[in-house]
Amino acid sequence: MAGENSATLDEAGKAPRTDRGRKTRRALLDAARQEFGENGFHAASISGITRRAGVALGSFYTYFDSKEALFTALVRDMSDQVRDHVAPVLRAAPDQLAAERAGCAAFIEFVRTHKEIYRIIDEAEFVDAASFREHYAGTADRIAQRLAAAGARGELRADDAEVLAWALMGMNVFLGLRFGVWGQERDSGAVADVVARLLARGLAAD
Amino acid sequence: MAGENSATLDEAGKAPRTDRGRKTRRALLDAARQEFGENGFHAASISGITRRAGVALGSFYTYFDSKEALFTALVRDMSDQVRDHVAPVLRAAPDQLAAERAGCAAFIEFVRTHKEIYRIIDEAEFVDAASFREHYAGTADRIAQRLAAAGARGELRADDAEVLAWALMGMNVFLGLRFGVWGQERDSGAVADVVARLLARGLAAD
DNA sequence: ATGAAAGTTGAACCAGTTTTCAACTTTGAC
DNA sequence: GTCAAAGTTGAAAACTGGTTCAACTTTCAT
Repeated sequence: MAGENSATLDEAGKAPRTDRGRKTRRALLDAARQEFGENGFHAASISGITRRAGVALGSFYTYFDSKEALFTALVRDMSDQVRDHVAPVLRAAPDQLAAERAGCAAFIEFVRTHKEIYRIIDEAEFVDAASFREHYAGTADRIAQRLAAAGARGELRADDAEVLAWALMGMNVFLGLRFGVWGQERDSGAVADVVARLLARGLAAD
Repeated sequence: MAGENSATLDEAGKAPRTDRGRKTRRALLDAARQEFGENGFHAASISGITRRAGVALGSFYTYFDSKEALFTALVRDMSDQVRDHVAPVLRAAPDQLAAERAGCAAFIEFVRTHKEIYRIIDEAEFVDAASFREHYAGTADRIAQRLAAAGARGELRADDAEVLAWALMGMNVFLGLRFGVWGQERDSGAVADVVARLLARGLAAD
């Protein structure tokens, strides 16, 4: 399940055939994550990436068809990573509200240790719209799924799961940006608690 | 209040001095809105913008120092427009929950008639980080302000206004993207109703 | 040990930009 | 009506960075 991109790689006919090749490809991906994260897609340069990776410029094209292709691979990689980081936390929660709370906190934590994620996934909106869509549509789907299931169990009010999924996802993304990337002055658990109260009771005075 | 960029313009020493000049500048801004909206910042070209505006390439530099400077002006312009479009709707609402519901619907409507807004404001994260920050921090501030005021009036539960503001803003932005830009299959009022129920009662089963 | 496949190298090529500039036209104050 | 300031023009300079390629080195199955 985790990190299944091999299919797409093979198609490109650029998959490494030896250990040495796999190492070089990995080095390029890691360098790209840094370079794109620091400079954004356009300001990042392939020569910067190869320099960082310690390989020659031309070697880049042994593994990727273009700068865009590399970026696409990276978006997929990051998308998988967030999913795999949050999923077990969701599963471990005793009920759905607790799951949403824990998911929010885990996401903020993830963002704090992977600040590049916004520069990579969000920039995909402009560089590679299909990957961007795939990431967010996929994430929303999973959220909607679990909301609907909890609704069917009678644990949550049955309401429009798709709309709610996009709402929850938007909340998390913006809270991650503000309290994960821009500032760390708050405890991620405390932020998630505010969200949990909103989800439990709404905003209205009692 | 609406559209006060003159200060920044004057600083650049590029403000038009005649009617003719003001018209040309306006034409460039409008053309840029289309061009950036369709192609994104990097794919858009200055020659494309001047062609669209019906002026010579060189004239561009009479009004803007660079492609970036034009983009910054545009972000400010769009940011002001959303604010000015949603503000009266918020004021007209009888109570805070109604205001949030109406604000959500109005935002989705705005997005539907100005799809370029995401390509412009969101791309600022990568092109002009300061403008991006200013837009979202400013918006969140206004939301936090009204939540805090409603809390003080006893109309809403008093909780962390800043965190809630970012949560609400994130919801609206993502709902606008999904149901304003990507698809219009739902009524904006119906989407806002789901949000309103969430804000009124939360997600828990009764 | 050998040779074919895999991988590496970086200079050079190239297409596309942004930006400059000096000659020219229009405007508007006096 | 005059003239200085404002505005316009588009060709060309200056730059930028992605991509190609042919020579070279390493790997590994036989």
